[in-house]
Parts: sequence; structure tokens; C-alpha cells
Amino acid sequence: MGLICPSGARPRDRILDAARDMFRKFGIKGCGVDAIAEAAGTNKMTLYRHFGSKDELIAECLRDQTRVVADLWAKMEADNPDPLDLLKAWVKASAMASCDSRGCDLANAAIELPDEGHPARKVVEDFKRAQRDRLADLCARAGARDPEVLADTLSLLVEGARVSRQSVGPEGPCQRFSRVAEAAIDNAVGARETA
Amino acid sequence: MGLICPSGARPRDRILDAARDMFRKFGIKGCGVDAIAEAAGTNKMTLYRHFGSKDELIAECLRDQTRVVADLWAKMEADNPDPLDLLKAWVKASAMASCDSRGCDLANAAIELPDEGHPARKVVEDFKRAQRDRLADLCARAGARDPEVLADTLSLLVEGARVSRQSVGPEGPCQRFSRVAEAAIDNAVGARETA
DNA sequence: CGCGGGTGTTACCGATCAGTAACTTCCGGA
DNA sequence: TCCGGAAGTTACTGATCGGTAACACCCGCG
Repeated sequence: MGLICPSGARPRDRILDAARDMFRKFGIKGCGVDAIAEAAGTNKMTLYRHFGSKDELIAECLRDQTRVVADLWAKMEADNPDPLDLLKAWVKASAMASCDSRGCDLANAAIELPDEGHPARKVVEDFKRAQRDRLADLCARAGARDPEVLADTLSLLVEGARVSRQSVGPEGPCQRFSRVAEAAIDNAVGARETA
Repeated sequence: MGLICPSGARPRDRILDAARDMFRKFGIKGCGVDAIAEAAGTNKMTLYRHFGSKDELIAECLRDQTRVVADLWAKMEADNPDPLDLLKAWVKASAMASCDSRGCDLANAAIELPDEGHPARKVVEDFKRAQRDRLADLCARAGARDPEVLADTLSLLVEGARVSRQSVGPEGPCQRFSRVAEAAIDNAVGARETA
């Protein structure tokens, strides 16, 4: 039928790509390993030889996604030497990512896999924690009055925008994410001398 | 084994309660109708006689949840005649709900059921839209300078708090939801004369 | 040339899935 | 008392699930 991906060279990479796509389209619990293997242009055996189980494949998929985000950060940092510029570039990038109809793969996985012992849960928690700390550090360098509070505010806003996009659609509250986030930044940074 | 619920009288209500509990514990896709019926102290046939399918059971579960929220609103409105008090009471209630380890059932369902045609999706979208409009109306009555923006801000924050609680845990950004939300309200309402 | 590792293929396992049929049992109301 | 509807019970369907065994294949490297 419709095999998606002859792109990547190695089967392992194709499986990872196909799994990411299908998890987004149908949800993690919504697609079986057989369908993933077929979409990757390979078979179930090869999938199980590279990843020991579906749960491990899920975890590895998310780890792969964290690498994508890390690369995006590196690129943004290279393009924006000024911390405040970088912070606003992050807002812009997050707004674009929130236009995506399926939000954050990591957060979605946490919702879809309630079992705290699932290998994917640790990946999600570590990533989200690191992301928030990185944001707090950036807020501090950008001169925010209370960087911790600003970082949490922005974290909540972006997380909310992504989930709101999925439940209400693009016309809902998420369309004002950029505006609200930038206002929060301006408010926190502009008031740095008044404290 | 462990049947959960001899509480409600009618089987229909017991099934609804059991389904809600199990969906929260294991995720919607994570539990089968047989297990739900057993947890409700009944059987699969009775379940299928009341709800035509699992998908319809899911949708009815969420409809039931919207009624719970509506009751909560009615109670809060009765207790808080002043709009600004009501708005802050809503923040308080939302903060407590965000302590819940599994967030908002409606939003979770939207994430777990990517198929736009699923009967549950309409329930979620209608509810979230109505919730935002109600909030915007309340913000206007509370004297916010820009009620639409404040309503969207609060919507994003509460949605973000609930999903963040699930991915990072209770020590993450969600612990500052109350503080940030109240600051947003004070900022929007306090500045109503300056515009 | 031959060898070995990565890959493909097929068939299978037991479990579970959503959903249905046929029959019995119980209870309340007339 | 009897009747009817709601509920319980058992057994079943066909599909799909995650995961595995056995074997054929192909290609690069020595």
C-alpha cells in the first residue's frame, strides 16, 4: 500500500522517521509495530532487531526528537548573540511550532502513557526539566527581573498553546500566544530597574 | 478481581464512573470495554446496551465531565457575586485541579484521539470554546482592559499547567500557575483606567 | 572465492481487542 | 399473580495486538 519513506538510507533511521510520523498521525497507542515497519519500507523483524520492543522504539523516537530541538536551539543561539533577541526568537519559533496540528510529541507521550514506569516517561521529564532550566538561564541573561517566574510563565504559555491548538483548533487562544508571550517578556525585562 | 464501584445505583451511572476512572488511570486507548464493565460491577453486554460503542461511551463520559464543570461554575458563581472575586476563585479552583496528576480529561482526549471525526472531538471543541467565551465574558465584567487577551492568557496558562504537571511533575512550572495567573489578572484589571 | 552480518519473508504464538447472539434471571408494576 | 423490561451470563466472532522462530537472501569485505 502506501509506503511513506524510501528517504533515509539505513532501515533504523527510516523506522524512526516512520514511527514519528505515524505516532503524530494516529497517536502512539493508535498504531501497531507492523504498520510502522510497513510505512518504513521494511518489516517487523528488522524493527525488533534494532529496537527491542515497541516501548523502546517510542522512547528512542522521543530521544531523537530532543536532538532535533537541541539542534534548533544551537541554530537560534548562533543567529542571536543577544539574549533578549534569542528569547524573542524562541517565542517566534514556538509560535510556529504551535501552529502544528499535533503539538509537542514529548508532552503528548506523557499524556498517552500514564504509566510512570514507561521508559518514555523519563525521557519526557528530563527533556522538559532541561528545557525549563535553559529558558530560566536565558531569561536571566536577558535581564528579567525574576527569571524563574518568567521562565515558568513562558513554559506554561507554550505548553498551553500546543495543547489548546489540538482541542479548540487554530482559532482558539493559541493564536494569541506570540502576543501574550512577548508582553510577558517586555513586562519582566522592562521592569528590571524598578525592583 | 477488584471491582471498584458498587456506589451508584443504576448500571449506566456506574459504567460512566468506572470508565472515567479507568480512562484517567490507563488512558482511553489503554483500557478495554471488558475491563471497564468489570470495574463497574457489571458486564460488557449491559455496557453495549446503554452505549452503542466504546467511542460513544468515551464521548458520553466527556459530556458527563462537562456537566461536572458546569455545576462547579454554578457553585462558584453563587459564592462570588463580584466578578473579580469569581475570576480569582476560578484561578484557585483551577490551581487545585492542576494538582491532579492527570490534568483535563477533555484536553487529554483530544490528544489521545487524533481522528478529527471521532465523536469525542466535537464534545471537547465545543466545551473548550464555551469555556473560553465564558472566561472572556467574566474578564469583561471584572473590568479587564482587554478581556479577550486576558481570557486567552488565562486559558493558555491553565491548559499549560495541566499538561506540564503530567510531563514534568508537580515541582515544575505548574506550581507557579496561581501566582502567574493572578499577576496577569491584576495587571489587566489594575490598568483599566490607563488605557 | 567464501564468509558473515544485516536484511527480508513467512508463519506462527497467545493475548486481547471491539462487538454480538442466545439464553436466563431478576425485579417492579399492574 | 403474571408480565415485561432491564440486567446478568456464557460463548463466540474475526481482527489485531506485541513479539518470536526459522530460514532464505544479498552484498561487501577478506
